[in-house]
Amino acid sequence: MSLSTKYNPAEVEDKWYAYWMANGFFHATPNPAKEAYTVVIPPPNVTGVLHMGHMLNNTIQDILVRKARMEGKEACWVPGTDHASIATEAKVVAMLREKGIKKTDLTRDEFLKYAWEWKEKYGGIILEQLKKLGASCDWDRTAFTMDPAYYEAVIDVFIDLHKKGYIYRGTRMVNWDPAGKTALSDDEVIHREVNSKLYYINYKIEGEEGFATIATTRPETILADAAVCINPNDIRYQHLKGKRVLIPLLNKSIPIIEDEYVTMDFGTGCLKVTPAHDLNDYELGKKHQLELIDILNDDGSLNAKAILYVGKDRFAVRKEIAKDLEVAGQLLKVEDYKSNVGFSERTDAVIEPRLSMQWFLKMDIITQPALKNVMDDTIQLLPPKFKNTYHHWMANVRDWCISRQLWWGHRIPAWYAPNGTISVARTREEAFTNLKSQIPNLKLEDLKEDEDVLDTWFSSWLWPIAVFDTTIFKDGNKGNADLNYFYPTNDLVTAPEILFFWVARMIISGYEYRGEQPFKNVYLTGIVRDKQGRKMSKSLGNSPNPLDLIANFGADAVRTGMLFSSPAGNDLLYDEKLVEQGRNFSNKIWNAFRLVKGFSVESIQQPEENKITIEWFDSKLNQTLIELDDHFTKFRISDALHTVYKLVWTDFCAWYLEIIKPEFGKPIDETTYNKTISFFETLLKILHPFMPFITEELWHEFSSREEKDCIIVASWPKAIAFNQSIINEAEFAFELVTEIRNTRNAKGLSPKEALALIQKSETSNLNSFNAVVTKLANLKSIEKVKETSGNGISLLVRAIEYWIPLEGKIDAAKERETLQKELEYNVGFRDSVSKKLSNEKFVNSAPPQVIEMERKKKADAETKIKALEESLARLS
RNA sequence: GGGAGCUUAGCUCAGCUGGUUCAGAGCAUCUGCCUUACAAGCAGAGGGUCGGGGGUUCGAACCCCUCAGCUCCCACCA
Repeated sequence: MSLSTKYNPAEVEDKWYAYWMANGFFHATPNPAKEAYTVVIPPPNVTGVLHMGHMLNNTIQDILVRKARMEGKEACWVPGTDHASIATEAKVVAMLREKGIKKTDLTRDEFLKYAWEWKEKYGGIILEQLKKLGASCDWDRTAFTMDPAYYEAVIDVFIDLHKKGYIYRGTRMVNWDPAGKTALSDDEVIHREVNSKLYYINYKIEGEEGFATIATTRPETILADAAVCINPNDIRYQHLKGKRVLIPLLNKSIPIIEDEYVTMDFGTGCLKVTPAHDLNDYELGKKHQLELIDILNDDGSLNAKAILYVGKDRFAVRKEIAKDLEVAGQLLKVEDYKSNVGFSERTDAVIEPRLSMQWFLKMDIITQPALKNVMDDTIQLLPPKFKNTYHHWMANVRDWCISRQLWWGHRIPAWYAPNGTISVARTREEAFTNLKSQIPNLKLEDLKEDEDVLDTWFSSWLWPIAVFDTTIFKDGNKGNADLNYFYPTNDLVTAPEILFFWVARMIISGYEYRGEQPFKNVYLTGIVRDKQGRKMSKSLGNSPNPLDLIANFGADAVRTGMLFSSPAGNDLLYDEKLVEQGRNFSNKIWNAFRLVKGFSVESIQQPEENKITIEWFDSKLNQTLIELDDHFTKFRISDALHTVYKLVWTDFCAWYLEIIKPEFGKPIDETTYNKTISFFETLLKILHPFMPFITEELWHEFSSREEKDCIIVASWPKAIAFNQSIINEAEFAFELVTEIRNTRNAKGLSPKEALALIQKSETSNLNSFNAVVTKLANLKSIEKVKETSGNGISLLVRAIEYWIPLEGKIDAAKERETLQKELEYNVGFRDSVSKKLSNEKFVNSAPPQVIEMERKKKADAETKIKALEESLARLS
């Protein structure tokens, strides 16, 4: 045989991917005769590269899609990328910096030109990488959130929501990222506990001796203080009421105000109030009409309003001011303190609460259907524990800050007249038309366009709709054929990290614009970690390169490797061993193929053992198909793989093939051969969603096929009735075989030496498998005999006793010891069961089948005891 | 500070409504095999008081209470 003993994935994978593409198998079109099955890819960042998380995520999607396709559905998996506003802009800025170009030196248009060039060059690399994995996406539908039509859709949505009164502009305390120089939504801020210091600072009371001592973690902000606040009920500070204090260093006079907001037992009970740099202080400031003193520039440095330290960074000032306060004798003490600090998700800069004018989306009304339909399982989250999390977020959601001070993204369609009047419109001309009636002397060129872009998620929340139809957001459109056929989509597979960012918002927009759920099931994958449980990251260098893995082990191996250990919602601890196991599995399948391919077929009599084995495997296969289906319905993809793995390796290779395999050099009968091929093809089909490449390869190796006769479009096997009793009989026979093999091992008998087997019981359902046992255990005979004599080994399989005569080949003493131990165990077991059965309460309350079971256990134990005693007697 | 989840073999996890899927799987380990499909393999074997304690029940890995330890999500008291 010329075929290599090792399967070589590199030789076949590209070939079949190209073949599938050429035949248009991935492409889906509305087909009323077929049920639609739709998945939209979570669009990766356009400049991203494939990492292990994508591998897991997309493998699962591909499995679902391929299975649906084989089930005869019109399977449509839409790929695409997200423009990823802040992430991409940061990359472009970094790239420009390397070239010595500063973003601030460029105009918006110049910058965008660079950004698009960057996108053309690096954008979509990740999609090419997905092809290596075998992803069967409909590439004709590849979408990008800044495609011209998609862009327009986003603008349409903004205009529409503004018209509906959901979008408004307002001054709010927002999360400011001083590195990205942009506002962020609450969800883009990550809070981490950090070790900081609590500074106790003395404020001199104006016009008299004495101090008010405040505690703060941010001493630099005293320059922006507008008041010091005490709790009116605080007996310690009654003397401060109505007084004023002086800000240290500045010697600026500020009032002491009273508010019950101040916690008396925290810090000193005196709170400095800095309305411009703290959300709570802002609210307090509004209530007491305090001055807003904003001392920070957008990059986090101090501005002229600070008077001191102007131009220096906030963190430098923190150190400096502490020193200066100490010198001035106004720093009472410094304590170590753990506090929660917000960081930017993208730039990791410390977030600055900052007052600014931003655009917001009102969330209270628009979220209602999204909350309801997840709570009542119209949309199902998997695993269901995420329902709670979702509910909490949705019920407490605050208005969404949707403007970002960036250039890469969808520019906010708002136009400002010189007098400050705003018009939201698609174009300058439209805005001009809107405004000129109100403003008599307005000129077109007077209008100033909003400089900001929209939050990335404000475009990707339309994904399941916009990938099919970008015109639906205009008034009166009913949706095109694609949208009406493919929407709502079926399953969404994504990471829990973006449950709120993306999933929740897609649900919101889905109901707003289609009045319907965007998908039925949301499968939330775990995070891929290394085997020590650490998150994979570039800096740790603990993430393998997916493409290297595919090159080394094959895509099928990587896919199965990822799934061997990946229950829904749990993290996956990645270990290269898993991929090796996947590769070994490919190899096993390959070698099973080599065996079958090498059979020489003749029309000879079918051996008895083959006949029954075929019957058995037929039942086993159908039983497994039912189990497999159950796993798939419940999205237990990893369990489904394990089920197929076991069926192929253990049942088919280790048992079935070993039984039907003819002796070396002998031919196989035609009936068995045909049946075997048919079984093998069925196995390939159920393997195909997991291992698309090797299965397609072997599908074509077994027979020459028409061009379009590919396994990717072969029909998924339907389970039919199976015979449970033949499965039970086979299990019994296999157990017996294992016992005999075990005996051989234990006694050091050669596998080549044929043994005689004596069955000591009349009642056995084994008979139909006698030929199978004879072959697998290498027996010369199986006889039914009541009494035996001489030395030998006794075997007990489910209380049925067997005997292997081994005159002169066993160590009687050792054997006796083994039997004695076994006997003691069984006596103990019988006694405990007897005790249970004589317990009246048990007999009265347990269901009959349980009692029956216990009786059988007792009877079996007694049979075993009898057999063991007899064996012992024979030995002496 | 609030909420959710987890703890079962050396490792990763199943165990779906308390009783034949009840103590399981895969990997790893050990023993013996280069047996004509496969050493990336074959044939076997060992290994667990189901985190600790208490309770309910005829019966608990599973239900209740309690303690301990991990993880995640949400939350801007200086």
